[in-house]
Amino acid sequence: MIKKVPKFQSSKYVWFDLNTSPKELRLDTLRCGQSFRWQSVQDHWVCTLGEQLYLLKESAHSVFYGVPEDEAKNSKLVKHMDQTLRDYFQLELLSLEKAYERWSRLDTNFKTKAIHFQGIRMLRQDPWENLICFICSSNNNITRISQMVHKLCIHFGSKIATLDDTDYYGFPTLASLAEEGTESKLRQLGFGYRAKYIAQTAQKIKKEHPEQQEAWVADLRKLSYEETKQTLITLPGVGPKVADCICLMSMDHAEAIPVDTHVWQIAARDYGFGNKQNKTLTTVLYNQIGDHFRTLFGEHSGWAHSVLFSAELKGFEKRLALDSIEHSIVETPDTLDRKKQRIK
DNA sequence: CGATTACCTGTGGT
DNA sequence: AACCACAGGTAAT
Repeated sequence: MIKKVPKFQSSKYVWFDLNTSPKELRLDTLRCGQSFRWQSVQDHWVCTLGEQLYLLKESAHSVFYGVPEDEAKNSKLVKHMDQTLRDYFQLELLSLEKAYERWSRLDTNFKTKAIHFQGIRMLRQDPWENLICFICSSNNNITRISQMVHKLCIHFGSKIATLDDTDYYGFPTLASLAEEGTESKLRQLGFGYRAKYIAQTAQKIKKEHPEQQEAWVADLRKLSYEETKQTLITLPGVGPKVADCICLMSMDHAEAIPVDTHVWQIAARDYGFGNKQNKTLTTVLYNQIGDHFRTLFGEHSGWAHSVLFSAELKGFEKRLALDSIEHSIVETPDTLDRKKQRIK
């Protein structure tokens, strides 16, 4: 008996050009703590968006998306995928290259960091998915958050495609997470105290907005930044920081500045916000830090903040060190190699 | 309003 | 090998 699941071979893909450039978009964007769902498979990236599996890869000049060979002539599908990705990466919203230039003029610290982190855009994520994923993120590390989100999809989502013997699932619906038993199931899966938050948030929205459910979350896009943030905070497991993440990453509020432990560290170390040691991040301080970056960077300040944040991430600090060696002219090839070895 | 504490779990460092 | 700090915080007191 053969399973009737579409089986794709990575070699049998036709690659379409998203027609962008590294200064506008680099796929590092997929691993800098915005989405926890993209998987890095060999030289490309895989994730489901909506009901469709997306494969991405980048060259030195642009980004490409893969369409199964037997569907590549379905121009309606290709057009839909193209449109979905342009919206997801917000390619039409602003020129990142020009924004980087502006932020670099305004702030020398940004300029220093940005050289090593080109093409980091803000993704425009699905609001419901974004909400649940960032409830998972509280007091947690990116590795485990990614594993948890993956488990959410496997255990509560539906299978969308199989590629090279790996199954890919969509993000679970609100209804599926609002079901009885979700909390204990999530507890068993290692979600800890976030299990209750997820179950309660799903149940609360289902109960208060039975006709809309996920659409209710998406419709928050119609509200102002402050209204959206305050509404989100009423949900279990959503505080100021998580609410700001959602405002920035899926609610079109580019002025939202999530202040987490890293951003606080940056503010304290590079922007004169005193010493992080022996101090608590009060509501007032949280807002002061946000206001500082909003004033400093102006339009789309949340995007600039995200570049600084990326430079702070564990997985990226190595590259920053490597890059700074590469760019240094005084190094002889010999000492250059030795320094690289030391970093690895 | 500010400060403190409990809350789950896995990982990486000593 | 056991131990400990920490991770994109939130809620309760």
